[in-house]
Amino acid sequence: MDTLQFTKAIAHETRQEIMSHLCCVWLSVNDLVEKLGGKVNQPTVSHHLKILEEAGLVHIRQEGKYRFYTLNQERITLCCGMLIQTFAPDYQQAVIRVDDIE
Amino acid sequence: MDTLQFTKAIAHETRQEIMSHLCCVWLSVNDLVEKLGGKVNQPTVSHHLKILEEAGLVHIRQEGKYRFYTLNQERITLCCGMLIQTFAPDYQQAVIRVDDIE
DNA sequence: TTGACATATTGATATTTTTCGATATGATTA
DNA sequence: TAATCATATCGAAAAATATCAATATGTCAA
Repeated sequence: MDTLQFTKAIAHETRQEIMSHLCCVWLSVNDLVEKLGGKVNQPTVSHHLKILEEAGLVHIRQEGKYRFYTLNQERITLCCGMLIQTFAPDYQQAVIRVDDIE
Repeated sequence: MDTLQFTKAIAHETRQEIMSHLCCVWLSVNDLVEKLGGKVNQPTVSHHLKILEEAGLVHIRQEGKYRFYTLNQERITLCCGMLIQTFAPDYQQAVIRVDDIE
């Protein structure tokens, strides 16, 4: 788990779009292809999902012939914390689950 | 100031090395070339610095014929916060200056 | 089984990014 | 002013990444 893999994984317009669609939502690959509105085709979406998967940024649930993806928000938060620790050590962050305080 | 420019700016091994060297320290371009130990040459370092500059991630101070660079830690912290807000909204972060609490 | 559908993989091409040598710019000193 | 040094920019080549069409794999239902 390093900052380089994390940043490379998310440093792409289409992947960030995919991530937005997967935020708090489970979607299949074809759902995503549709949401992206013809911008890219199915193999390309699969390719991007794989990169996100390898970086640990998505949860995956297989259901029949479908694979559902959703964002791993905890991991994203951790990686961002790591970035701050590495490149902004004079700042300190506390990451708090909203659930824990409300 | 968007998440895409930020992530693209930092998603490169050499640039992350440069950022590490510039963390809490002011260095000239040639200082950096040396610190990188022959990995890349001066025009390449200048190129990477420009990308960091365009993303607002460095402070620059001209001193005679030298240009000194250092990391803009506050900006980095803000961008990471933006990432969390965008891609991990179920987590909430508080970013606190160490100076303010010690 | 077979057929149909969802997703992954492959291999080739296209695009983007990085890198370097050469050179330009800008500042300082002789 | 000329010479020197630090850094930036340019243009071409190299490397890395993204994209797509074709096809393989894997799952379900008939």
